[in-house]
Amino acid sequence: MRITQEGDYALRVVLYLCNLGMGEKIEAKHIAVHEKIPLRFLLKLLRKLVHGGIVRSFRGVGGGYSIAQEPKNITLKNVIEAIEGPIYVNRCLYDKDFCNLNRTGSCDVHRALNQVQSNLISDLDSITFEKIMKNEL
Amino acid sequence: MRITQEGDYALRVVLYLCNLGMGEKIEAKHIAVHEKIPLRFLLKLLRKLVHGGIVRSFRGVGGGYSIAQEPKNITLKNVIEAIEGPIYVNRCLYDKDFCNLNRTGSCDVHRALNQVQSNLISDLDSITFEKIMKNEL
DNA sequence: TATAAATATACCAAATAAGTATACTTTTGA
DNA sequence: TCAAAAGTATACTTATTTGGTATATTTATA
Repeated sequence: MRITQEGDYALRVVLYLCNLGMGEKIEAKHIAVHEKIPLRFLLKLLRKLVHGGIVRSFRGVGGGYSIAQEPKNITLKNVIEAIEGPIYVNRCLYDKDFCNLNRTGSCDVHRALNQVQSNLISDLDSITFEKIMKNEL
Repeated sequence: MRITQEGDYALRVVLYLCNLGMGEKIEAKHIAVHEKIPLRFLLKLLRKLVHGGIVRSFRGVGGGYSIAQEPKNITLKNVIEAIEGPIYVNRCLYDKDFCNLNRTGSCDVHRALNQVQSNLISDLDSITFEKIMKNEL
């Protein structure tokens, strides 16, 4: 039931860029130092955030990264999904072929987990970076 | 944000034993066949459930396993914790030394995740096997 | 007391996550 | 116009976790 180290890094990077402000860009190496993230790993992670539309990148001399959306429109769910893909508590709930009992849909355990998962996802989606910045938790 | 395969197996095993009824015991190999779990792996997993007080074991000829508590007193959280240990969304929230920024307690991201985690845990703890059996979800 | 069960411990293999390396493209500005 | 400073793409390596197996031992019953 954990987010990965990469997901954790990503949340901190997004918060950092949010605090920097919408139009402001900054080079990856500064983020790496500030957040203590290995530079290469950070670059890879930033690309996922760019693909996810959460971060903008600027190439060339004087390039860097900036936040792509207003903090009120970015949620924990958005960031975690950009990094780790779809959120699911149990693989059965994502890949129907996975259940080795072929009980998908009728399995009582998975029905219960599905409920937990729904709550978790909506919870993650309710926490925006604006709330995090303003400490409105 | 996932439970492990072992955790999934365990939930099914506990449900199976619940359905069997409190006093009824059954050998591991029957559970293995019924739930399609590798026997050796199941045995290891059952020991964790025994240590967790969720399942009772009976050694010797005619031995086996039975549920140790009433289904209304066993929750998803109980089983998952017996198998996987304490539930935490982010390692920072469990091992304070882990945060590579030493921001524990003051880190905004982790404060947000802590909230998600609390909700998740209380959600898992609210679903008992009685509810699962009666389909009261 | 032989046998059928669980237990303990250690080991191995597969999958995933974390981190690194190399080569390339884009942009800017002297 | 081209050198340098940024990001991009892809592939690789290493570490950690998870899933599964093996061997030897203990316990309880018929």
